[in-house]
Amino acid sequence: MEASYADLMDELRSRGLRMTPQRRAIVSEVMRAKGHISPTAIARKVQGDMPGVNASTVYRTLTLLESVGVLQHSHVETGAEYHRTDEAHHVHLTCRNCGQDDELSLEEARKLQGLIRRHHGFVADLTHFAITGLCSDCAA
Amino acid sequence: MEASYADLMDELRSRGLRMTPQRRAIVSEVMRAKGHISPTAIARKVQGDMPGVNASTVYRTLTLLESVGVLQHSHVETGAEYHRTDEAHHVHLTCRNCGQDDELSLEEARKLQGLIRRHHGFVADLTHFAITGLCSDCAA
DNA sequence: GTTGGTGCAAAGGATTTGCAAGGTG
DNA sequence: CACCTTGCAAATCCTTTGCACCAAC
Repeated sequence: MEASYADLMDELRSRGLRMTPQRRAIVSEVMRAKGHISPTAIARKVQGDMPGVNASTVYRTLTLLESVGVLQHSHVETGAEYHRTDEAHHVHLTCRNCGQDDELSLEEARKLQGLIRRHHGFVADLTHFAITGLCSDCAA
Repeated sequence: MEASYADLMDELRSRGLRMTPQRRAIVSEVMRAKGHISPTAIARKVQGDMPGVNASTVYRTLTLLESVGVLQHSHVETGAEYHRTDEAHHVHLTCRNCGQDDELSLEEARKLQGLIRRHHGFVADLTHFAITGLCSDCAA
């Protein structure tokens, strides 16, 4: 379940794709993020370690890695954010007042998904979009 | 509950703001949309009826009307969309495969909200972000 | 050596801002 | 006639694309 560099390289190689230092740096940055991170943030960080890496390379790489299945993007108030696919079970709960970011557990997400499915046959992916609202502190 | 032009004008006037023809046209366009509509789409449509209206006016007006409480925006896959506040109870279910757009009823939304609240004290606004997934046809 | 990848520069598209002119109350 | 609003143009931001050069396997 845990995607390693070796697995990733195999995956890319089997598709005739290459593992370049830029890709290594980008993947490493997303992995290190332990959560979600925006394309521009990735670009900034990667360029910190490895000056000269172009933003277009970052975008192209993110798109590629998403199509390969290693990464996935989701939407929060400020825009798109990427995370490793392994961590896709996180449902973001963002407080619109204080900005605090909480998460739903996988079980809770499943429960919600079940409810939606029962009434509409719709299989929801609650991880793709964040959920806004007010956290317990701000709602009080 | 139903926001009329008269109400809107009162609201604006009470804040020392003005009801200009541009604002009238923009509000009218969003109202007519009977659902959600993007800023660029509004700009295009308004400019159809009333050539010369600048996109910046559209953006400024949408922001203003949202702060006044008449409109609200939400996020779908393609970006931000505005709708009248009265229609904020729609939870979007968008199929990522066929693009079909369904909705959750108010009761269902409340049920989900209740579940989230019980476990986190988090008061979710499920209308702000769409929910993606697979519709019954595409999930089969 | 092939073929895919990268950097660079330019193009796009959406949204914001400064400012002087214009319109509303 | 104040003061809010608008149009215009320019400036940002973020993201995409074309293309020649470079590098991975």
